[in-house]
Amino acid sequence: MKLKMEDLVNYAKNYGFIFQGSQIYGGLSNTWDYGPLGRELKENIKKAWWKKFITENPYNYGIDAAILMNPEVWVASGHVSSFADPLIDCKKCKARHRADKLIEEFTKGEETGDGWDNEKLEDFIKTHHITCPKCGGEDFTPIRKFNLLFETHIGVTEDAKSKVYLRGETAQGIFVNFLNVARSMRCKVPFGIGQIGKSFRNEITPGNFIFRTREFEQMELEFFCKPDTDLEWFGYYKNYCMEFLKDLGLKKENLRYRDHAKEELSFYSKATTDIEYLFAHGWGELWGIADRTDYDLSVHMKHSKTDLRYLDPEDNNKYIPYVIEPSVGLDRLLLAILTDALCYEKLENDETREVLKIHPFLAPVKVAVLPLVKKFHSEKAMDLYAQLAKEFNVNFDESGSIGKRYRRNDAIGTPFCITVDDDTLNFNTVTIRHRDSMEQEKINIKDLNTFITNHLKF
RNA sequence: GCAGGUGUAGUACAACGGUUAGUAUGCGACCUUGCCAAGGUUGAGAUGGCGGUUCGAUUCCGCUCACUUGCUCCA
Repeated sequence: MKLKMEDLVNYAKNYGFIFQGSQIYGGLSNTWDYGPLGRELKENIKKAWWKKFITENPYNYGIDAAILMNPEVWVASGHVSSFADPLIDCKKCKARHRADKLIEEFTKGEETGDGWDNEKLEDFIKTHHITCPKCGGEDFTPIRKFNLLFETHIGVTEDAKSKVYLRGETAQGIFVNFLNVARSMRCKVPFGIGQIGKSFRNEITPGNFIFRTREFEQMELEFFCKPDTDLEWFGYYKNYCMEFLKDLGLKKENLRYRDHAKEELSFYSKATTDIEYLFAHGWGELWGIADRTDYDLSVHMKHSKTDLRYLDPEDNNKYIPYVIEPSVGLDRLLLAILTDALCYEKLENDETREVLKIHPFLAPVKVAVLPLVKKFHSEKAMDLYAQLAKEFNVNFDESGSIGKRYRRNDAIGTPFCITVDDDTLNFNTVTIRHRDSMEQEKINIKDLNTFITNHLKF
């Protein structure tokens, strides 16, 4: 059975993963809040990424840069001009087009409209009688620019001088700290700088639950290498990212690579490959791996008038390193993980079991402590809860039948359920029940922490 | 932003221009049971918001908010 997005939204809401933002005020378009389990899951995904890309990797360092940056950063990076797409609407059929794309199509690529101002774009469309590709109409609205960067103001008075942007990507916080990190950590190329953090974009069309939102969290690595080695590292990270996704437990049939065609490459990129995932709404980009060349460091070097070249100690050559950027949306990854793990399993007695078959490392709750009979075993179970809660996120549940409590924990992906029964009181053993196989085994309480720890490894 | 569709308990569905808006499931309490969503008693819980028509609106109309499907954009 194919999982529908609707089911996923309900599931996420019911079990406390994700709620609609500002709900009691009627909501706010495309904002989502993470509930208790959602926060845990998100945190665990971050931990996994950080481990794989920063701590475990001998080349890479982590930072945490500010969301507010000097506006010049965004001028230099090209976001202020390039993210302001010149959009026009056909008055007849209401279709929206990009003015520069219309010109490019009309002239079959001879004119791209690059760098033209609005007036020139409009003039060209008018004088060449370019028609709406959808309905053939010739009557367009004036060009309106959509700046994808959010603006805000520093200081209590709103004036143009204090205008700043919320960052549109975490990458720039890394580029502007390139020298700081390289010097303080005594980095030798190749090396990478990664960070996890919120970014903001005024997307024209957000949607598909948390797939595309205006406020989102990125996990980005900028990997600096020698100019002629970029393709090698590009390939390396393509594999590295895919491997990571499979380690997280995503099914390989739901993952694929997609190379960007030359026409769709971003202004900064020489090559880009997406890792796509088969979401409930169809294939969608999960991870973008881009060869950003020396674009970013070059423009920052020029705009900031700071020498960002690297002095290679081997041959005393100075050069601007090339950058490979694997960038993944955390919210998207979380959505992929939920989509992949949530299943409805047919049991022998013809009932269905709702199970979140998630990697134990990611599971929001690691273990549930369940007294078999409330009035006999609750006290002992509370002691056990206290013991385990020092190390793990533990769920204590004494309401309903034991089977029901197993199912509740299956639904949120708890890998282990521990039942306290008479044997616990007499022999200090508990029954440990596995989520996926539903099998049980007896284990002594003193071995419990080690047992669980061993099964949570990533 | 444009064009369509949809808004009833946590969830899934019902009903109606007119008494107290039903049902299932979920949730809480109690009783009973004791290893895979058992049973009983009982409790709480909804017409997205604002306005209009009307004696009376959850139902009809307008606006708005949200969700959703397409289009342009993107991690």
